[in-house]
Amino acid sequence: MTDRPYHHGDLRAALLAGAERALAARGPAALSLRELAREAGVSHAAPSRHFRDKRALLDALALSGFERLTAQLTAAAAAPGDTRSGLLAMARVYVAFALRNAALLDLMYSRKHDPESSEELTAAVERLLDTMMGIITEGQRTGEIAAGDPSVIAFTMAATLHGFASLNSTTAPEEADALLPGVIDVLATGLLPR
Amino acid sequence: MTDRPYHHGDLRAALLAGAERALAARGPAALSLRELAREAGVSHAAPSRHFRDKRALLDALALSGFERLTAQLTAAAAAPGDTRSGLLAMARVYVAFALRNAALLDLMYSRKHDPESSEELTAAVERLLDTMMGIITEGQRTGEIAAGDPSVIAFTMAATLHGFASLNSTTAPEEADALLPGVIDVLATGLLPR
DNA sequence: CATCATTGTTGTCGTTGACAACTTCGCTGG
DNA sequence: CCAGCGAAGTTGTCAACGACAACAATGATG
Repeated sequence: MTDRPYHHGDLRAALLAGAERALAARGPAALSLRELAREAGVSHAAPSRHFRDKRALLDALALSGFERLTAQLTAAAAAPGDTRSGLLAMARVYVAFALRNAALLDLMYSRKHDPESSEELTAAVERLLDTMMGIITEGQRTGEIAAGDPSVIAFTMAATLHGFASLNSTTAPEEADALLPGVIDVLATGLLPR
Repeated sequence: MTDRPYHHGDLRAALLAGAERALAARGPAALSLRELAREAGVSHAAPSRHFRDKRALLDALALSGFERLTAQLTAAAAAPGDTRSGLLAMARVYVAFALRNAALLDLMYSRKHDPESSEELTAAVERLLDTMMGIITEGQRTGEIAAGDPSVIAFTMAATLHGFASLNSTTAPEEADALLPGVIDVLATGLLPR
């Protein structure tokens, strides 16, 4: 049974995966390095070879979250169709990710306001915003999006999506999905009468 | 020096105040009940008389944050002026609070996706949304806000504000302040060309 | 003024994160 | 081919923490 080799093989990945599972299941406070080590079948000090700190592990987890989310958003933006449907697709991706990984998304942004957070994280946020800006500038080119500083427009969209996801973190996914088109519509047409 | 009376007087409030200070200064992970007790000059088990749990303290802190924020928003909404300026005033209040109490705001919403979070917290969020809905229905009445389900519109606005604050949690306050009017403008006029 | 709930105290337990010192493994250069 | 070295994992330890239990002081109530 325990003919497990001395070396784990890929402990780092195993720890990250376990951490993500534990995070989703029992929240960030319940995350213990020792428990992750036990789950992975290694001794309590083994994780220190891969993550200097508990915080280093959390940062790595947050970073991987940003990478996956940005990749999914990029894919959604690249899908064929007009800008409006691209926007909705991105919104769905963002919100689906947020609902499926509520605790992780929370972690991703909460690491950010730590004054000594790694700059890799802020760079990851930049990349995410850039991805959103891509579809905005494209829409402006085809005349489907109003003129204006694309970075401000993209930022507004990102803010709305993120806020939507944040505010919906408890509600059921289908409920959020039903609400999303209405919110996107308000965002698209604006608060003011037309 | 230590002629401190046996009874503290208002330990509960002292603990909350200390927790908020520590939260802002050193982040949520560094928050220790024992340390708060030391700061308040009581023994390490005294806090348990007022908060069953560490979580109970955090919940109470989050709740107080919601109460203060909602009160400030209500005041901003009640100020004289047209709807547009009221909107901007609320936005400023929300963002100012978020930047000044980044960690607290984070706590306020992160308690929410805990499955067993107190329902008092979700009720507090409801009240906040209701406050925002007030100014929307008022604007619709005067024709300054487009027709549509006011709860969806208010939700969109809340999402945008919250997302803006979240995404801006690291940047300098003046920078966020400079960005805010542009974002509000995009929100007001919409993504689509007019 | 006796009583008793409230508030605070001391003592303890199991768990945790961090660190130090040691061991096993596998790769690489001679 | 193998010596040795660095990477990866191990055991042991420490101070701090949250939770709990048993006890003590306080002051309000009847």
